[in-house]
Amino acid sequence: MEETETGRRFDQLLEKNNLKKTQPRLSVLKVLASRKTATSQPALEEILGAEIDRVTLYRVLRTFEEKGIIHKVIDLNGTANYATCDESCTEHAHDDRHVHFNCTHCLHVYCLDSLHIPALTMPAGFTASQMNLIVYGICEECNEKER
Amino acid sequence: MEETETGRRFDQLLEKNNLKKTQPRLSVLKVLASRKTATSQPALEEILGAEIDRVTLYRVLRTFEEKGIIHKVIDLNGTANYATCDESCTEHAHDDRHVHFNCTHCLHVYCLDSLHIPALTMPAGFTASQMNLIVYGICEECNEKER
DNA sequence: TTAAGTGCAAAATCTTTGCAAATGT
DNA sequence: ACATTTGCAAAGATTTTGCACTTAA
Repeated sequence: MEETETGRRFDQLLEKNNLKKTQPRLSVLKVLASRKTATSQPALEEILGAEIDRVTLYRVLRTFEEKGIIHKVIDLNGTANYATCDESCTEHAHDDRHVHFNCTHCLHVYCLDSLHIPALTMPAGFTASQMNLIVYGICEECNEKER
Repeated sequence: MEETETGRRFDQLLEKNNLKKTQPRLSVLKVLASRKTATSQPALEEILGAEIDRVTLYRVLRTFEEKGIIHKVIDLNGTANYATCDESCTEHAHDDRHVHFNCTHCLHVYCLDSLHIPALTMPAGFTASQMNLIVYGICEECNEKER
């Protein structure tokens, strides 16, 4: 097993959540951590190829999401995209105040961690517990190419 | 064909979009307009029952969405929920500045037309064209019942 | 009359479930 | 050793496609 910095970080992450360090789980973590945009299940499947069974991938993603290791962003087409969570995410307080950006050109989903969702006043009777703001538009890379 | 106020409104809506006034389309419009929360495809299927074929329902929803007659809100489970758009929605400028509320108890999706999405400054290079803010929590009705 | 729209059957996708074999601790 | 996790096969669910029939204009 590799002894890299990130390798050890993944081990700790799994350990902390009472999950065994298995090859499929480490592969998924590696891919997600290496990408700056959220990744869809189909894309993960393509990247990981034969390395991991499709059913296992579904299960790994579900487990990770339940544990708060990753979070899901729904894109334009209703497809789930996954990204690793920052430290503040746990099983119970999750994914709060996140802003996401979905490029309508390359379809990538970015986590804009620097942007917070502004406070909102709910109509009488409604209690907010969580919110998700997704912005659609053209991302940096696609804007570059256009120039 | 009925001569009600809303009936005539639906006729105009379809006419304006070069769509024929067919029974399935009118049924879908009637259901969506009569509900104060956005409605999922499965729910529509159940409500409309044998009145309309499942495949036709898929096609009607797609057509309506393309024309800007309805818009789609993705809920907690990634399921699409549909609601009629207000007048400002057209095929090209669509669904802007809408706030949606998804009750985690009854799962209903509300369009909070009175709430606007606050302005946001995008990171350099990113161009926003549209945004969608979805708030999760407990809705008015469910809060009432709890008391 | 005729282009648009529907309904059925069937294909293609996507997701979950059951269970025996493999794996991490 | 033993509970967890995987991989395969197969079931279930969801969505799309093809095509002949029907309907609104």
